[in-house]
Amino acid sequence: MDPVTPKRPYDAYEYESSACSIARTLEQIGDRWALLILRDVANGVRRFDQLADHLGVARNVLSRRLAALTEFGVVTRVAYRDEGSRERQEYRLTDAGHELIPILLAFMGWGDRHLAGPEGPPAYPVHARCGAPVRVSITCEAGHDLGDRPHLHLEPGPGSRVRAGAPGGRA
Amino acid sequence: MDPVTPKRPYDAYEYESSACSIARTLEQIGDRWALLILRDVANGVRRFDQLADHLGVARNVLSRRLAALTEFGVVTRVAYRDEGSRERQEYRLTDAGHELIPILLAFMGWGDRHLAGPEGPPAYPVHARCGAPVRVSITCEAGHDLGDRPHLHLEPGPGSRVRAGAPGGRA
DNA sequence: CACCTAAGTTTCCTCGAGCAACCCAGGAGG
DNA sequence: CCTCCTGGGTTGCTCGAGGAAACTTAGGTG
Repeated sequence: MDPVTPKRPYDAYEYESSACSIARTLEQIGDRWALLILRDVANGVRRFDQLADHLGVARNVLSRRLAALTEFGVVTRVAYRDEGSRERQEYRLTDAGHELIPILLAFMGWGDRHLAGPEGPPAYPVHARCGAPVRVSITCEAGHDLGDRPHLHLEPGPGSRVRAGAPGGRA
Repeated sequence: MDPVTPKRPYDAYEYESSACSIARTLEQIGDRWALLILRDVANGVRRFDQLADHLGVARNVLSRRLAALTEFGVVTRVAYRDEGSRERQEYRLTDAGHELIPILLAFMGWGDRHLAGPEGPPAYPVHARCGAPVRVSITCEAGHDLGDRPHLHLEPGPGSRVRAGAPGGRA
């Protein structure tokens, strides 16, 4: 970098967007429809027409998104056959897709707390096995629950490309 | 539901998109840049030019998003003054914005597990107080940890508008 | 007094999302 | 056999969001 003009006046750790797991994940499922599609698929809405109908999304957009989600390995096409019909495909979450559920729950939790009307949240998730309500929590390995507004630091990991002058950076 | 033409062959609960906390939250922070802006603001990148530079986002888009995020109450403008400069504004998370951090962590966790290169994750979050690594967990009120691929059901909440054959079908 | 900088705002252009209308494969059914 | 129907898409058009860069504003500095 040019030593004369320090274009980056702040000395925080600076992770490249491309080297950020949030940015990478958003590239795959960060568009307007992907998470809603995944919500529906997770919720048992698995067929093309059902999804198009329920989401109100244009069919070509849905088609593209499903193809992309399939390519990324978060959903997969499964053949089914209704009696008296030919074989068709439906969409299901893969294991990797199932691991996106915490993201959906985090969104749902925030919306429930900040955007629900006076009647309360529109739905709440429960543990499939025991039926008890479920929530997202942030915990550290020392066993602390960090609550709803966790205070964190970000440490550079092995895959980081830090570009800062001082190791230690901002506090 | 019309008995002759069951247009909706699946009998899962069907929540209106508009009555879904995920959809509502996505309307506020679900665009391509909002979460990355929030990530940076949470990480100490608070000034307009820093954000524009770091994110590589067009300045007009950044301006609009920051205005929207401010209006939604997840960030707030705070005056600051560098010596020898006039007073300027920077952006910080509000309490509601702070509560979005679990969403960011959920994204980060998934990206770390599924999109990190061979070197490993680019960064990892630690508890600001004790320094121990932090993770998102899904737990139910009965005390079970549901793990990375939680199995859930969705129960209609007080604010739901269920549209099934049951009472109060959708309008 | 000319120039610098942070923080936007305006202008113009491009590109992709959204929509609607069309296509296609294969049973049903007459 | 020929036609219809239905799920699952693909094709062409439009308009608004995103991007690049120039312009603006307001105070500080040599």
